[in-house]
Amino acid sequence: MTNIKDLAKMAGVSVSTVSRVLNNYPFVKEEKRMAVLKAIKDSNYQKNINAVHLSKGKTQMIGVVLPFSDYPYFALLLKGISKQAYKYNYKLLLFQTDYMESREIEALKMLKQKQIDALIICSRTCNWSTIEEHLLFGPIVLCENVNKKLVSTTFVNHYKIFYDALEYLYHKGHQRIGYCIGRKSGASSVKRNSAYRDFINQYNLPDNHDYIFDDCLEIDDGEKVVQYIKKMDTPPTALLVTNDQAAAGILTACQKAKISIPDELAIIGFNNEPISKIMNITTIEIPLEKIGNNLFLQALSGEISNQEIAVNLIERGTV
Amino acid sequence: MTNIKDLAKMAGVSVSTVSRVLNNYPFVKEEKRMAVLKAIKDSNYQKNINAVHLSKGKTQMIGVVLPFSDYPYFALLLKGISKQAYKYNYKLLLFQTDYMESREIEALKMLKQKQIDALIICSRTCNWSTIEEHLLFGPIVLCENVNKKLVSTTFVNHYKIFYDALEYLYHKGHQRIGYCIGRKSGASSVKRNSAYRDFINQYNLPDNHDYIFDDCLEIDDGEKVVQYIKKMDTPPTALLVTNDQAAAGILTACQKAKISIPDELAIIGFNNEPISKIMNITTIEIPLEKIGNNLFLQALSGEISNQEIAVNLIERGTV
DNA sequence: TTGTATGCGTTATCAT
DNA sequence: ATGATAACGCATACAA
Repeated sequence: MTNIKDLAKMAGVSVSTVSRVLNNYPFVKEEKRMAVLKAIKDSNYQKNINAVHLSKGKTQMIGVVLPFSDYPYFALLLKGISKQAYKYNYKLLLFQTDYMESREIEALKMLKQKQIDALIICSRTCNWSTIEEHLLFGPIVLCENVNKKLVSTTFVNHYKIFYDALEYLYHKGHQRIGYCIGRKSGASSVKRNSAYRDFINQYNLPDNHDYIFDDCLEIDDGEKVVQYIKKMDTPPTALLVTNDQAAAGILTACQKAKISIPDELAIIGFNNEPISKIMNITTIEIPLEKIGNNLFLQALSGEISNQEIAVNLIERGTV
Repeated sequence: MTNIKDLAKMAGVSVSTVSRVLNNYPFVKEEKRMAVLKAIKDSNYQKNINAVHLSKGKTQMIGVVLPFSDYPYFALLLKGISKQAYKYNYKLLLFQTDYMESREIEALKMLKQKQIDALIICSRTCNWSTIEEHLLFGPIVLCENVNKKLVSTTFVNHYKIFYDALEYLYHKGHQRIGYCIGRKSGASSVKRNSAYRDFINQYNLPDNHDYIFDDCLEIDDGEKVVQYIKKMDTPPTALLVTNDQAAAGILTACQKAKISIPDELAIIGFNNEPISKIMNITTIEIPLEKIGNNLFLQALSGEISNQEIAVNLIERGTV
């Protein structure tokens, strides 16, 4: 492998001049520039990017932490991030964590070790203090509303969205409303739960813990929810399902179980994933690709900002 | 930022000893090891990984080229790759290409520049010769059957699978069989087309170009296929649809259009994506996660091998 | 078991 | 406009 030293020798100039040519500096005599260019061509030279990284202390790489890449929610987020990354000539280093804290910490360590210039965490598992410790080493961007002012965030207001959706169902005549979430311990789940409790109290509705289902992450998870509901004496008449995959699974399971949608059970999904369109599921559109764009730009700029993104109810056939 | 030189000073040893401690070498006196460990702790030292990369000439990073990360086919492939990457302590650098050759070439360039130790191309757009030129710089692994012996590959036999599926439908009584593919120019599409033509000839069936639909990549694409079929005088009675997303879209559109499945139209999907299960779509299971595993291991080993992966017909309700 | 010296390939500073 | 030289931070061959 030839390096700039070799090029310098071949072209009869110094390494600095080679570097200048390589990086399109002005103030290089055309004659010498040509000589360098010729040497580059003759030697089939390729820059060793690791040397650049070391010298500059930057890598033009940004880390992306997400639990699963094969869930539409995260895939869409990633798509948005990718598009901006390409635009700004950054590369993405992927950390698929399966919600394991240790892997998230590994990503943070990469920031510390300067392998990445910034880190985007699409779904956090570790403590805030762990994040805080790593803030010194580069920008960290989160996809949730933390009320600390030390990190950039792009988020939706899970509390308000949930509360509004519950009221929407209430005004459609529903009194027994349940919901399905992914992880019980997730940051958004906590906010949704508090919205649910406030709603229940506000409208004086019965507080039935059986109406809350967790571990609803993918399409297959719908079946068990419907099985459970079928056995209930007073099942919910409406369900908020925090992703359209699970909503689709529930819808399909209901069709099999001859539960009429929306008459016997109303469903509101989340995200407006492609499946919700063809299955005609009423859903709350979260502009994930746009959020992804935002996350990247925040990671890139380094300046701290906190942006709330609006969502949009798409009324289709399941309410 | 403190470096090993600083540590050496703090611990009263040489940089090599520090390096030895850092990398768990034997033959370091416990006393000095402790001193170094203390210095590491006191200084909150972190290794600069870029220096390691430069010094070693390797990065423990492997590139992954795929057109879209939000299609289940590629997401599942990526999942398999990710799992192995984690296991072997490698990081993945993601290149989302949107099928643009220039981006694929950029990934190849990263190999040349030593930013990645190997490259996995999940779906190729560039010419073989372009691949060949970059083979000097590190292992390149493909997810298709090229009959060159210079790269590792993990693949399924698209020709045989397609031919077998066509015969399967034929023996179920179908004579007018069509198919839907993604990109007309993709490597697999070419093989599928030749299987189709051979099948048509073998069984003396009419060769109707209208039975071939391309640009069927996602769930939304089903609608236009059904619209088109509805207008045909002699529509196909069976359809091979090369991904379950499109198959699901077609199935749904048929339900709306009151086309009875499988009586009026039989459908075989591909990949056994989650959606095919809940929609009860007969599909050809391609073990994508397993293929992903394989691709990574091939990239890691550097030894060239070519492995065919078997597929599996899952008979459900659409044939 | 430990230390010295050199290499890895660039970029950046400074002098000319 | 150009060149010499010092970072950048670590690994490693070699000497001791």
